[in-house]
Amino acid sequence: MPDNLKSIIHNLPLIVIVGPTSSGKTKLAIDIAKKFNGEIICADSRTIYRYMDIGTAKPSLAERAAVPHWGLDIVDPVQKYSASDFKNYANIKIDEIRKRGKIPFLVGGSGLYVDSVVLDYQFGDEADNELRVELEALDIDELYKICAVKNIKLPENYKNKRYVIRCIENNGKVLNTNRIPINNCIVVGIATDKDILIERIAKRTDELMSNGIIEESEFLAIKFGWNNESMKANIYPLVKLYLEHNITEKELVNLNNIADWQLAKRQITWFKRDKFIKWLNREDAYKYLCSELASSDIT
RNA sequence: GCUGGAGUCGUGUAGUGGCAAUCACAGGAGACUGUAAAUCUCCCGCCGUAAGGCUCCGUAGGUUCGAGUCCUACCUCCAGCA
Repeated sequence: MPDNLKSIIHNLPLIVIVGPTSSGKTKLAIDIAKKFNGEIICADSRTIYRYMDIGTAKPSLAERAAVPHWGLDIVDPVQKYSASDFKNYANIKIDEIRKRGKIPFLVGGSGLYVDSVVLDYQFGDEADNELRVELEALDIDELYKICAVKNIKLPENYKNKRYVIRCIENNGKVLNTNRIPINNCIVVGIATDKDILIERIAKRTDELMSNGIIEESEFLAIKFGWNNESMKANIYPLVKLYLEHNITEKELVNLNNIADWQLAKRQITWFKRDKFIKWLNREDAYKYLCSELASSDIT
């Protein structure tokens, strides 16, 4: 590869689009990626699962035909997948896309996944499954004792058992937690008014229902069971309650709307601390990205 | 209309003579580098940054040193009977 081509490829920016659920990330990304010859990597901890198409509101086949999508259907719902796995995967895809001379788009609402790439997280030690099972059986005071004995500093979230366990797994290793984004990336957040977002969430729940979320859940339950991590999130546990006649269809819809709004709030809280995100409404985000890409002289 | 039961935070509840507001949900703020659509923390009657202050158990009386709790009447709701 000639040097000038190498440098052009190296200069292809990474476009990052974040925002809460239902804010319209996918549509915006597809619109821009189509226009500027991009490919999309979904930074979404749920759409990585095969067969969970309706419940995770995965991009449709038509959307995937319009622009290549990565990060979908990577593992079965029973398989483990970590933020570290995602970071490695996404970086490989970013390189591949650039080598094709195309622009990589990192799009999603899983803050940890996005930041693992954008902030180049250096993860600690991988979890040891057997040790984790042992630690999970202990109560939190016993975990504190282990930390004391091993001289492990408790995390800021010391009341959260999962984080204390992670500290022990990590042997108290202090991680470099800089908050400086990697070079050559443009990070846009889609800002949406609360009322509008709540409305769109409700609309999307209705779509899940009419798209056959009940049938999809039944299929997943038969194939993988209800008792795995991926089936304990999303609308799926609510569908389980509905199928067991503990809630009505109306309650299912209402509870899912509430859960999605709570998720959106957590996502917004997460992204708030990333000061490098440029928050714009959908129209302005579109204009901004178009002008950035047009001026970067890559087409 | 009669008989019974019930009325406590935005909602559902706990409290059955001794500082009302327990628990849960909803709501708000936040944390979170290998589970992250996960998990966790704090706030949550009103005023106040806080210390603290003020209010408050359907309404009005009564009994009592003391009433959300007991009594009377009324109002509302829910059952049952007409």
